[in-house]
Amino acid sequence: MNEKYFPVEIEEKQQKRWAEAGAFNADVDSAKQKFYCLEMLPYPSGRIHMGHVRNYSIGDALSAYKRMQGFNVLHPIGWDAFGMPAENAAIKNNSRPDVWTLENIDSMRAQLKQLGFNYDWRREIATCTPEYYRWNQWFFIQMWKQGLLYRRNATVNWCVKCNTSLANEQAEGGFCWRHEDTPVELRELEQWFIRVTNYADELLDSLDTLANAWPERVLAMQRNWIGRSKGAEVDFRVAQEHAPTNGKKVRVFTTRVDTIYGASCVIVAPEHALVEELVASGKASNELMTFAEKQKAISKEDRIAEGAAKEGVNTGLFAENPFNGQRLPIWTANFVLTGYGTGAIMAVPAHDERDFEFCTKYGLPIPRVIKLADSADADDAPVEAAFTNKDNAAVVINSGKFSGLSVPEAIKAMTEYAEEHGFGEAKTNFKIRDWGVSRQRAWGTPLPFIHCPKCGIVPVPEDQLPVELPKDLNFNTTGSPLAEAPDFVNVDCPTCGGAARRDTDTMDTFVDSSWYYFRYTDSKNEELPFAPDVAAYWTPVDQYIGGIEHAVLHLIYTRLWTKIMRDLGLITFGEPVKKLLTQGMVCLATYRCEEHDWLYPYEVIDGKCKFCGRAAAVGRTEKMSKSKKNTVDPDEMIKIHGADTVRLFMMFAAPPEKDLEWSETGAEGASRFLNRVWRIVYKWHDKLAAAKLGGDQQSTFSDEARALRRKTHQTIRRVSNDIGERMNFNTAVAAMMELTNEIYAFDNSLKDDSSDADRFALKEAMQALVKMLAPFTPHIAEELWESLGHDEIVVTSAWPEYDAELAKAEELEIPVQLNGKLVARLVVPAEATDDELKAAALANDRVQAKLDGRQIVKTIVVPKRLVNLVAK
RNA sequence: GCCGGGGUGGUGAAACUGGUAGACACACAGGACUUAAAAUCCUGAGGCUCGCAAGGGCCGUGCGGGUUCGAGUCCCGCCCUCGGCACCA
Repeated sequence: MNEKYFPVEIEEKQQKRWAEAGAFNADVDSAKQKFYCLEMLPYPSGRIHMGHVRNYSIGDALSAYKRMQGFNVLHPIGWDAFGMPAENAAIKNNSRPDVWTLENIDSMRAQLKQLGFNYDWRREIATCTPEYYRWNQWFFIQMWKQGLLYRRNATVNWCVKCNTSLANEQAEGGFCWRHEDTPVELRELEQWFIRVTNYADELLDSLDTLANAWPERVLAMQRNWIGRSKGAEVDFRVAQEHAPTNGKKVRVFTTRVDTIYGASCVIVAPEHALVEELVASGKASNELMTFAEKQKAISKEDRIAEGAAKEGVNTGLFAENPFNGQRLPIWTANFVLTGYGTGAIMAVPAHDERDFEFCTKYGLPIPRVIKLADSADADDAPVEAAFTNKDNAAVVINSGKFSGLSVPEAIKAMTEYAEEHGFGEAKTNFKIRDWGVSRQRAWGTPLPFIHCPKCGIVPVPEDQLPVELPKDLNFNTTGSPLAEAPDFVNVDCPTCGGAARRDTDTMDTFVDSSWYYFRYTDSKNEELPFAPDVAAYWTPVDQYIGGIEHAVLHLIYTRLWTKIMRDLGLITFGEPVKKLLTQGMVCLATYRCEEHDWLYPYEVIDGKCKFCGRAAAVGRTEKMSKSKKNTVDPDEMIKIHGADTVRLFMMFAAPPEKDLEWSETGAEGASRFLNRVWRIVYKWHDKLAAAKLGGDQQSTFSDEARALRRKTHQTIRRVSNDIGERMNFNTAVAAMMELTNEIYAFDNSLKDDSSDADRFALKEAMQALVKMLAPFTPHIAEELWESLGHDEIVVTSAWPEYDAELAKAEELEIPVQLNGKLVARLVVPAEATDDELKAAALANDRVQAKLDGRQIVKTIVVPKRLVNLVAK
């Protein structure tokens, strides 16, 4: 053992030892309980960043802990290797995306290995390899057979920078998820879709089973995104005098059918068929035509953007309210959207804020049909503002035979009435759409389908999978490189043998990550994506750890995919992830000066820019990102401090779900702690390696030694609980620091010639400390374990157990309160009874002085915790 | 507007079930060691205040109420802040 702690040296050494021993390899073992710990797989951008380090340090600590607890731990890693940056690099450098990607994987793999993470590297996957993506293709063919995959013409979100279409989830708010400054365009294209809507109800309902196991905000975001809305569709008939639309039905969707007697008009979207027909037949007014044309040219986001005024035009048509026969004008308006519901609504201004605003603006009537049951208002009192209460306290009025029912009762009764009379039905709408999975790019999984002029769409026979990407594509093209590769495109139809064309779309890369962790369980399987019995042992994932940014992308897709795999008979459950942890971001305080824009904290000296001396303004603490130039390179930190220190700081500085501010002095503190541990172990390791452990030496222990043993066992209890139950790694580290401080105090209290009992207590404390450090700082733990005389590998050794007897305090400090305010602290034997506590409290001088002769009316004793005297 | 987090020293944070608020660390100050510095080891510290000192008093977890013997923690009403959704009928 070296006198000084040289992290880089021992880190290399121990990494080699683990690799040679295959320490982290795990295989199916039905005799052992499994634990599947998973972190979101990285995109191989080229370099690991601090966010990765944090994410993987958390997963690594948990896996190591569980492994030491005796679980059969699966802890794999791989690469989400398809995607745009590789293709852009290929265009820019006139090179190949596969070469770029594989090089990046190589350098990032080396970085991960340098950090000493306990992965089973045998299971590594890269989603861009044919061995992986052939199963994407296999899944698509199964889904095609089940009718879960289909093709249709659709208006899609198109990003001009990506040069491809995007899923709705990737175009939130009208901007590309990868180019947040680029508004998406709408294009009409034939596209592949996965039928998410088949699973919409289940995706929503089974979120309830994840309560308390997934963060509430993720569940809330998913509920919001799925957006289920229960209501009814009702047909309004267009009045007879209006050719050519006379007698046609306008179907509206409403969640408030109970308010239908209060409808004052019907409003259709500018794209609605009714408007189109009016325009086509020449019966539309000039005003209507201009309005419809104008609205259609504006994107949905702009049309409904905040602050956009409600605008509408009367079509001149009338519709008949099916409940009371009332004639209602039909309008068209900008805020009614064609993509949701039926593209038509009934406007009930008295009970909907939006309708109130619209009808007020255009002078339409505002009849009241709902009021509070106990309201004194007259039923025909004028409406000042939309009244939207819809619970049992609200009742229907002015609504024929439905008057007097509560809102929930009326919704039920009126929906049934509409169904009985054939002009409406109950209907549930969702905001979530089918998943558009087509991409017009070349660095992705090819769709395994062939378009035959005779046979239509024909799946590639499964024994011909994978459909491989050509390696020699020309990327300097405006269209899809795959579409311009004749050898790829031109094929014979598998059914009729005639000339046919291969589909040239590739899959959304979120397909790859929807099931990758099932592949880890059986990553070399050549018959199936994974063997069901192998996956049945390892899955579902026990703990998933990743960033919040995937709350509605990856985490919805993978839940969907799991349900599809269940329905294909591959697995037996529908929720893939038992527990989810969304770790916070890694941030850095930022500063700016006029001349040098962004500054690192260490470039600011006494509030002044280090380069030019100008005053530096304190900026916000912001997420590390390349564009903000406020990143800290993990490699450099490892070079300076060692991997263990970097990892320890990240675990200590904040609880995992909170944002963490990178601090150079904080990292130095973590390094100081490890050096402190090193020094005390170095001081003793020769003497302790020979010291005997075991046997009952209780009677010979000094007070100091007994105190140290107590701290040791208390710390084991605390750290086990902090990691295993609460996932509060920061407090686990704090507890280990306390134990270290206690070891130093004990060392200082020792005479030169320490007794066997003292050595026993020291060795017990140091061994427990080293073992508990293993999940956080595995390299130094390993090195110290060796120095204490062990051949075994510590990171796979058994987790220490605490002895409840030894952890028990011998004396307690009991606070005494007078009327709830602290007046004294008593030191009493741990076994003191409640009566003894009370007596000791009353005997206390300070208590008596504070009491000042007052009468005690009540005494509360919380056993072993506190005494509270209530005095008048 | 709706939904979900937060608000505790100079700083990052602890306080697990309602029971000693501020563990642990950073920064800071003092002492020891040293020719000196660094490193290390030890000690101190929420704020205000009285006292030469030992020691005492008051205040203190965003604000205002409430429940309780006792509230950072529970309840009611606000304020601020971060994140998500938002004319979805």
